Amino acid sequence: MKRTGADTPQRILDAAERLFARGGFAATSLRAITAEAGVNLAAVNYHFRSKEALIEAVFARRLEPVNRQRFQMLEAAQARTGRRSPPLEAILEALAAPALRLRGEMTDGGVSFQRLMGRIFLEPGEHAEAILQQQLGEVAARFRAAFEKALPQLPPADLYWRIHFLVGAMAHTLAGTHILPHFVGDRCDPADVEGTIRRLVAFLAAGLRAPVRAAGRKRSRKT
Amino acid sequence: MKRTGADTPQRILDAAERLFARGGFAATSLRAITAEAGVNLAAVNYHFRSKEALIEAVFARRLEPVNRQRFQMLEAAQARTGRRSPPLEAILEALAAPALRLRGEMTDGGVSFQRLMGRIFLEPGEHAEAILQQQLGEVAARFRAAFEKALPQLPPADLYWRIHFLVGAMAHTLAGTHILPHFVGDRCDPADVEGTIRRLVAFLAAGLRAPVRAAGRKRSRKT
DNA sequence: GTCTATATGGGGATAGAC
DNA sequence: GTCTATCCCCATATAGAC
Repeated sequence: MKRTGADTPQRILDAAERLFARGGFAATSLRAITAEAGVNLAAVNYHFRSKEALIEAVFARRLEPVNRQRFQMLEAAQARTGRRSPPLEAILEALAAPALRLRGEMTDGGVSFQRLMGRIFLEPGEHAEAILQQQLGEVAARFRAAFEKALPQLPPADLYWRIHFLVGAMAHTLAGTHILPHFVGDRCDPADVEGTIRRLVAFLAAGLRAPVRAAGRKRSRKT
Repeated sequence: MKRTGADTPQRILDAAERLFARGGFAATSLRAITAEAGVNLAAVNYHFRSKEALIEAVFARRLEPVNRQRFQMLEAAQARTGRRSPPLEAILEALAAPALRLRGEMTDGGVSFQRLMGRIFLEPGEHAEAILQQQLGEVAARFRAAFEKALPQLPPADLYWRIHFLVGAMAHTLAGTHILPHFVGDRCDPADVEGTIRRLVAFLAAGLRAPVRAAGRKRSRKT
């Protein structure tokens, strides 16, 4: 323990990721993080400026490669179909797979960060929204455009709502908070990353393609 | 201000709901809650036992009527179809509408509580999971059974995952955290409760009905 | 870069007067 | 039921020795 090597920032990031995922940002103290990391309390404020800056660093470390891969997959899919839009499934896989595959690529950091990433969508507060906007703004813009092209007949309001539902399903899957817990392991396996991706993509593609109620006919709200 | 009437517990619940929704549980202090409510700090520990008990009370107050209504709507739909299963759309509406309609029924408590309810699904920690299990355990069990009956051909693992995605989309919609913020109000209106319900139900019904890849054919993971 | 020690403030909870 | 005052603990952040 307590190797004084130069990997202290790494160790802090790993511990912070793990504990933030378990307990949330506000409830996780720097003391707990430094204890878990086996480093001194003051090291956090030396290597990072503050707790808030540490949170941002935790996200940036993982999200930047994930987003690069998302864009690569999206562009590859677009290149395959030329001027036509790629199939919905390819767009959805480009969006979901890089994040979900984190689970397999790291010992346990992947799982922790997935929970974090899922949670940031529902986390309140200012820095959460800043991180979202800063790290995911371009992702949102480019994938929204891709969906719009793939579903040209869909009214903008419906497209927006469906993207909203899609984000919710993805975030919840990343977060890994399973209701019906007696089910997990019994009839389904969250560690089956590729199966999860396949099922998520199929579900979302069908939802995005759902028929739209004729625009003129407004429901009367009573029955 | 500071009316010493017997409605102090009410005032505390209202303030707590509002502030918890805005800032989360851990980051919201009892001092802030009592200040917002215009009551004394000690009143919280007098009327409720502790902060944790206050959180549970906040959820119980709204969730109990919502869940009653969910069961009523589910049973009404089942009564209409006799031994056959109700259409997916009716089940989904029974699950989603009572919660989403909270927005219209209260001045602003509805919006606050919706955010809370959406967030509890991703909130970490012990009491969050306890509340989830205790308040939503029966809801999960009965609606899962309804979905199972409505989709008898769906393998259990796929059914589980689809319910999981469904919960994520619902929670995110309740939480009301809109990505692509330049869209809201521009092309879509979160205050249109019935429109939101209609779109959510259509999206989820299509996702639940998505075709399942033939069981025997396992994808080789390499393209 | 790392550590000890501490400054400074805020948290939940309670005792006891009214 | 309500309030003041306070106990006791823990938080983030920093100063300054090593």
